[in-house]
Amino acid sequence: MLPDKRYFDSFFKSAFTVDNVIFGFDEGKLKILLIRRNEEPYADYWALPGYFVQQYEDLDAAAERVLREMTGMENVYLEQLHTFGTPYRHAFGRVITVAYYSLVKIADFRPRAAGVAQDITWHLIDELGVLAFDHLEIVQVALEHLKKSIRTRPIGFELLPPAFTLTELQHLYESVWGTELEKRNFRKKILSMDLLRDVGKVQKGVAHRPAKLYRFDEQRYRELEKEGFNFEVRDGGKK
Amino acid sequence: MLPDKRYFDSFFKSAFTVDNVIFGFDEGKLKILLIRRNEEPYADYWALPGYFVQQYEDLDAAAERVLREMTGMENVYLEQLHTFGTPYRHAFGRVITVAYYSLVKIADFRPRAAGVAQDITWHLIDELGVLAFDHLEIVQVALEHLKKSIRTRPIGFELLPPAFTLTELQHLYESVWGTELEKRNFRKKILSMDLLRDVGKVQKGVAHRPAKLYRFDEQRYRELEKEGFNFEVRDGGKK
DNA sequence: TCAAAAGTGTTTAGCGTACACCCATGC
DNA sequence: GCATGGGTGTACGCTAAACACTTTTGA
Repeated sequence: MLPDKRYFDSFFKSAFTVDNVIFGFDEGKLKILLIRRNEEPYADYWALPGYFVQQYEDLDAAAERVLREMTGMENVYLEQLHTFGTPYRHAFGRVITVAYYSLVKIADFRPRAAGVAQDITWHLIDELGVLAFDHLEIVQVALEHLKKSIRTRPIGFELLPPAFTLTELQHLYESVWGTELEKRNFRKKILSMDLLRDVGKVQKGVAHRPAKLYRFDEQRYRELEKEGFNFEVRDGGKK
Repeated sequence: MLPDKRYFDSFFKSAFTVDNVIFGFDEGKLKILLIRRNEEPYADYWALPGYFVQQYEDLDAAAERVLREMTGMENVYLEQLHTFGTPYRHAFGRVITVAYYSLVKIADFRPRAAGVAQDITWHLIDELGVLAFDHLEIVQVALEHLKKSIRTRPIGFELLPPAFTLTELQHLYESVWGTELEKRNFRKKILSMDLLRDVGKVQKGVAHRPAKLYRFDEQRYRELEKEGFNFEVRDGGKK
């Protein structure tokens, strides 16, 4: 039984794209990076930075390339999230999109619009309005994923500057989960994990007692992980 | 700036498939369902039940259809797992595959090979040998996913018959995790969740004290979930 | 001296862990 | 009556949870 290659041709008429959900945290708020499209379909709409994958390009590599070409951002660690394939989600034909997401320190990058992007900015996660394609749904899936994974993996630190205060860390969790946490218990839990190092500095220019700055000890985390340690922060809920 | 539709044509030359990782549990062992292909590429190789998605077919629907057509299995709850898109993973052109997975009760189905499948059987998860395409990698990703999610979601019950003993449940966890659990603590933990109902029957025909049979109370789980209950079984490790 | 956030200690209750023995059945 | 797995109780230690006051700084 030899294959008839022509029979298969009918399947080779689709395209796929990658779309990147880039989370940042700034001024105590969770944000995502959006571009404004200058191309149909959805010209002038805000959208996730994403574009077509080339015919023999690896998916992960495509996500990196597209992000770099549209935003100028390099060395962003992208993780695959989910694939969206509703039949008529793109006006030009069958296009499925593989969504990726990443957590970045906003201060590390100065995104500049290029390619299909005429504009680019950080948007508050809860003020997105209408987005191109099914990108709002993609953002929602990414946010749900973030809520879960920030609980059991020490990924929140990727959103914070290299040195941060415990209150900033707490606000990050509160912002992602939309809840309030009890200060003493949060600090006790975090510090008891032995993953933060006092960098010996304090906040400057605040009109109150300045907070100590900490850094995340990634090497220590890797050691603990090998020993079977499980990172976990609970939404203990306040009251 | 109007789009030039012809410019985009170069992107519309790819295909995608769905591949299903179907887990079952039988004779105390974790298994997956494989078919033997009768079509190139990889004719005569064992493979996951999967095939091309039609041009305007929804991905989730395609996974269901393909599974039904190849195995006769209906009403299988499939969940999307991950998308695999290494450039030259398929000899006929660019094909990315969206992998789905499911947990089923082996006794509920009697799979029969059809379509591109010349044969179909359950395989022990740790005796798979060589599989078609990158299907071994897909199975590994699915297994890792199962190990994690069985811990925090009550999905193990989907692999067991409607009435099961606590020891069967424990063996299921041990088989998936490859560890041993402490009997008393496991039972205490499981029963304390108030999710199992004694069905009032016992095992028959065993050469020892017969074990009570339980069923999973799904309705109760939904209630608890709403109240913020988090299912969790730990790999307490024995000794 | 006031406002504003940082920082800390203690008590309580529940849960994970470790561990050893009796029970019911088939053969 | 013996082999086989089913089934249970308890003590200990840790940690999550709840809660209020003092400290440090800038304005």
